[in-house]
Amino acid sequence: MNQIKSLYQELRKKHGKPEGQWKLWCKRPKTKSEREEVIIGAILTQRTNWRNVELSISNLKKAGACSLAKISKLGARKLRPLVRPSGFYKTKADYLLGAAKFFARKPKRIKRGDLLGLKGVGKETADSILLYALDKPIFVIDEYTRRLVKEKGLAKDLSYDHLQKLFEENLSKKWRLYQDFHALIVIDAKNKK
DNA sequence: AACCAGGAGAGAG
DNA sequence: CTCTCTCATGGT
Repeated sequence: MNQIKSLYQELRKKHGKPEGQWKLWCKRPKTKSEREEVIIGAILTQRTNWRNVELSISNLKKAGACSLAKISKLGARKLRPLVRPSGFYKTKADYLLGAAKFFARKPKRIKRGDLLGLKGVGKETADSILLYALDKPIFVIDEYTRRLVKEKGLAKDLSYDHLQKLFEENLSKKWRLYQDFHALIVIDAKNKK
């Protein structure tokens, strides 16, 4: 067994299954609206803690607009105050509208490159959407992953692409495993503090 | 009351 | 390609 798999076993042993804490993101199967909530959350959580994202999601739900179609109809002016708690509310409102427009065309095969073409969607957000909303076996790399790899001395190159390759090449290509593993990394990081 | 929280775009060098 | 600045709120 390689070091990456061992790391997963270690985190699994320490924290159990992640769906206790990541109720939505590690849930399966997900309904269509749950998948959309993951997409919305993935964009809103950029450079913001999850608590504030939940406040925004809550606002959207109260406004009956926690879906991509509803968001489109809302428009920027009405959307901004709802997503304000998660910060960067003007830009994030635009990001959500862009994403909503993209998914409204119901693309059959959603490619990573298409997501990366959206404003406000970089590698981490694109991969989070692919993995957690669309169940694609793509490993998400974030600051927590980077810190953990550095701490464990598992790699010298900490760039996104290299770390993603490191995880994907050392694990069986299963989205359930990727979802749980990444969630456990975040849970573990937060647990340390 | 400074500092951080599950980034990404735009511009500069 | 690698910095650096900007976007901005809410909790501690």
